[in-house]
Amino acid sequence: MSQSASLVKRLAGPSTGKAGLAQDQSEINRIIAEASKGSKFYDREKQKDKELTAKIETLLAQRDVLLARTPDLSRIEAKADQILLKLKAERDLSQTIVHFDLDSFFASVEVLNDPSLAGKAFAVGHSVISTASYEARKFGVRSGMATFIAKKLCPHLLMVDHGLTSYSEMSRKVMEICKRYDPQMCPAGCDEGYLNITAYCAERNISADDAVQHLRTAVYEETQLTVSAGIAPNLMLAKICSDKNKPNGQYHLPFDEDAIMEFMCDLPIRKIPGIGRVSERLLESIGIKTCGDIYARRATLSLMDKQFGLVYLLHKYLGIGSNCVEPPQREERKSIGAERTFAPLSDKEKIVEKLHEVCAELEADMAETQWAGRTVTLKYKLDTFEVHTRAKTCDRYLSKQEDLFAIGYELLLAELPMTCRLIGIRLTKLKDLREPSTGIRRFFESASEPLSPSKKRKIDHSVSDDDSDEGNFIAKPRSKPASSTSGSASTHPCPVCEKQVPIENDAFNAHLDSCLSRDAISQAQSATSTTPASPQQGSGNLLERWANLAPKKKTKK
DNA sequence: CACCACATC
DNA sequence: CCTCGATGTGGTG
Repeated sequence: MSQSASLVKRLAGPSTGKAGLAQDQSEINRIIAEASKGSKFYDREKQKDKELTAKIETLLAQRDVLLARTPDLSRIEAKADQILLKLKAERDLSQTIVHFDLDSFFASVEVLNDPSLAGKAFAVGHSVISTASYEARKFGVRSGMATFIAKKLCPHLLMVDHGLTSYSEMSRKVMEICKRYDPQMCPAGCDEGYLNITAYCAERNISADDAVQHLRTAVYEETQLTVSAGIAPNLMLAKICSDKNKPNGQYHLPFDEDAIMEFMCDLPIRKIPGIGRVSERLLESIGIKTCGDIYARRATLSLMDKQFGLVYLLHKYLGIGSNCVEPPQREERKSIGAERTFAPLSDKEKIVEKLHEVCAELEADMAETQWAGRTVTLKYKLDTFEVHTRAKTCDRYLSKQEDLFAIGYELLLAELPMTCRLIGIRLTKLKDLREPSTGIRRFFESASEPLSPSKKRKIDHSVSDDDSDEGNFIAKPRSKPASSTSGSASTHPCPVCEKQVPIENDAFNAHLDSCLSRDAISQAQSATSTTPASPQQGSGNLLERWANLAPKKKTKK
């Protein structure tokens, strides 16, 4: 049974769709599958693939039933068309949005630190690759890939540890430069962000292309880093566009409905932020591979709105999305956690010790960020790579290591014996110790902010008033960034995690070190360990989810 | 509320 | 040490 094509693809990793390496992608996939075989990781992936395949069968069976009982498809399509008309009416081409993205950020910084790396196939990371140089990418090496697999693809691959270098410093510099083009700049991780350059261009009477070219030149001259950028009427499109001419290039999507429709038409749905591997397969199962297929299959999607989210997808098909760029607002953190991966352990004492470490880490983090929480969630990953979570909610807010450990231990005991490779503790239902009175604080916040003057539109995926029968809805978009301001007078946002950190040098530097030390495995981002911070993505942007959504709407009438 | 799946950098 | 870590959203029961 040959491992299904889907499994091979899954093993190839999440960031496979990149252009550039095309040709021997199948050979690369073969090597990856070959190297993975027999490992527990592989077994787990195989199982997940199987589960998904089963889910798809169910889905198709449902679809068939629905189609069979729906004699008049044209009527369903007409309804979808009506929604499309309504959505088109909300298209807003008035704002010029830019998404900028540093090219292989970590790797580029490493080259600056060690010029001898220039032109070589190397990757930043430990057991997992954070970022691969473009030379390494030619061999199929990608971020998120296990190092031993990468070595199979590229035997002479050089591994560079990240850490000593200051990614945050470079990130901060770049962000500062970008802010010149839009003070409301919204960072989305340490190597990318969004800008609304409408005003910038208008005031100087220059084209968006020139402004972005100017920005990219400034970044290069001041940091020696190259950036790619996308220019489009909304965040979603801008993000997709920044990838178009990726290393060191920019792409400007014409601000014209027809051009946008043409652009979307053949765009693989996987390119849409929010559509990952699983969603891609589910959609593919009903014949949707490109955004244009969304239209072709609108009847099916309409019938299976709950499973797919019709309106959400129609927005994508139309290339419509939020065009609102705002800096991260108040801290709206939902959870704080810490976790650690280690060689599989079966010994209770050893596992408990790990739990202890993680609790200590979390306590330090919470103290630093001034949070407390009521729900403790224990997370563990078995040596089979299966992940489980167990949670318990308390009456009072916790933040002390002893308390965290006590609850975590209780939750853990119920699971033993087991052999695990990761233990994590997370707190949710948070309370901000810094701002005791949320109500008051929000009051001041809103009072001091001029209610956004130029309000751009944040797309609401729900079809507003719907008319007819069951309205279909999609998940709601949300946008909220996080973190950031709020600090007391003597704090400053950390350039990496954006958390407020006491400004005194020692504390600030210590925080930076800890913040950078962990880092990133994946690409860059995140704040790390102990410090949490900005949810990047999830935040400021669009990320809407469609998975299953849909509340049923109602309201009507 | 507990748990899970998915997504992103 | 060995296929990450941190965080968010939303669905399900």
